[in-house]
Parts: sequence; C-alpha cells; structure tokens
Amino acid sequence: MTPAQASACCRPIDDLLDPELFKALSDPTRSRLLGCLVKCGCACTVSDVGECCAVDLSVVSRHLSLLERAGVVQSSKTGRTVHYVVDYAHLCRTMRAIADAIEQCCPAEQLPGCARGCCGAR
Amino acid sequence: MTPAQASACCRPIDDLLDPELFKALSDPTRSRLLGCLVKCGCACTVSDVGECCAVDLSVVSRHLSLLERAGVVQSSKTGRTVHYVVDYAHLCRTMRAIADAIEQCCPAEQLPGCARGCCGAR
DNA sequence: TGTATATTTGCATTATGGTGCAAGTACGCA
DNA sequence: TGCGTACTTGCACCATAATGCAAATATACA
Repeated sequence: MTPAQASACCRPIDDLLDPELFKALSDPTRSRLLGCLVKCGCACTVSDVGECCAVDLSVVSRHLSLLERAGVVQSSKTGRTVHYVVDYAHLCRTMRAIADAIEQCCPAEQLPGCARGCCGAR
Repeated sequence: MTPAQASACCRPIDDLLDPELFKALSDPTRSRLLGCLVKCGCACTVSDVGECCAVDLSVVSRHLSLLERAGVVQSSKTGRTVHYVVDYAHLCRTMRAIADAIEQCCPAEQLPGCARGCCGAR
C-alpha cells in the first residue's frame, strides 16, 4: 500500500480527523474560554465566561457560538441571557474514538521499511 | 466557583487543551497528509506523502515539519531522504488524556443552576 | 412605555497562516 | 568533481480569521 493508496482507502480515521473540530480548539482565547467552561462544570452565561478573558464581550460571544457550531458546547436561551454548557459526553466520545481509530492503524513495528510493503519498494 | 475562579484553578485539562496541537490538526491539507501517514502505517518520505495531495512539495515539507513540532509525527533523516512516522502512542495517549480530563470535570448534572454554586448566584 | 441589561452583528483593522515559485542546501553517485 | 535527486527556505501573494468599537436587537422591569 503506497501513501496514495492509503489515502484513497476509507477508514474511520478519515471522518474523525475533522479539521473543523480542531480549528475550534486551535485558538488560544477559545481554548481558555473552553477550559473555563469545562472546569466550571455548569451552565455559564456569556458574561460569566467573559470574566476569565481580557477580551471584548463581543469576541467572547463569537467564540462561544463558534464552539457551539463545532459541537463542543451547547447553548440555551432563557430570557435575555444565554447559557453555555460543555458537551462533555460528545467531546469525550470523539477524543476516544480518534484514539481508537489511530491505534487501529498502528502497525506492530513502526520502523522504516516495514513488512507491509507500503511506501513503494523500500 | 465562578468561571473566573475556575479558570484560575489549575487542572490537567489546562495543559492538555494545547492550542498548538489542535492548530496542527486544523488545516485540511495537513489533516489529509496525517490521515495518509496514519493509514499507511509506516515511515514515508516527503515525496511519498506528497502523492496523496495536489500541493507543491514545499508545502508538504512545511506541513510535515509543523506536525513534527506539534509532536504528532517524528522524522528521521537517512542520506538525503527524510522519513516521517506517526507517533501513534503519543497521539493516542494525548487524546485519551484529554477525554479523561474532561470527564473528570463533568458534573453529575449538566443543568443550569447546578448545585456547585458556581457561576455566581444562580 | 421608557430604560437598563444581555447578547449579537456590522464594520474596519490587524494578524496569522496557507500556497506556489524560485533559489538554496545536502547528499549520493558516476 | 560535476550532476541529479530530495528536501528546505525565502519571498510575495492571497485568504482567512481574530479583535475592538459602535450600533442593533431582544428582553426584563419599573
């Protein structure tokens, strides 16, 4: 199996390595906001979450909605306040699924010129 | 515990939510290159990996070195060729550690106004 | 109904990052 | 020593995205 063939074949890892999810987690400010939410452990308003970061509230609002679009958190509106909660179950499931999928691809030996005959004629 | 306090307290999740790692996985091209490497399962040269993507080889080179800096892959140079391998163990460990750390923070109930008394006086 | 609060949206600015081309470096081989 | 191969680096360009401010929207409350 050459790398080109490997890339053509379909495995769980292809769907799990979703750039959108990782992009959501790749910004330092967003990471801090999420860490805050995760540790707090309950539903927080936009203003509450904003207290842990020295950025404009509009920035907090945008980051939280982006995290929601990525499936990391969930929001619920009551009156004029919006509560955000971490989707713990989904996040954990996804991370474990990625670990499983990677492990499934891991060969017994990770040495150059492995027995699979992949990567050409080495 | 208010969100600000939660953010100040130190938990494993803070170190694990490393934006650098996620940034490495957040680009579609890089994701594809990594998926290719993961599925191939052995050491591949830069040129080999480049076959699975329609981008310049210099781009492939840069992406792979970025993935290495993020601890996702490892490289070894023999002569003028460079082999890249996925650091399966490290990736799996990290993903599972993140899942564990998130789970550890997850309260029994994820409802607004939880019993922890966090997020102010709700 | 008017005012205050919570959040979102529009907009301009700035920063970051992905890309290809061309040139450079490193190494093997004749 | 000279040439070809494998990869990297410099550079310019373009796209995307983060940010703050101001204005808009939505809702509660007097």
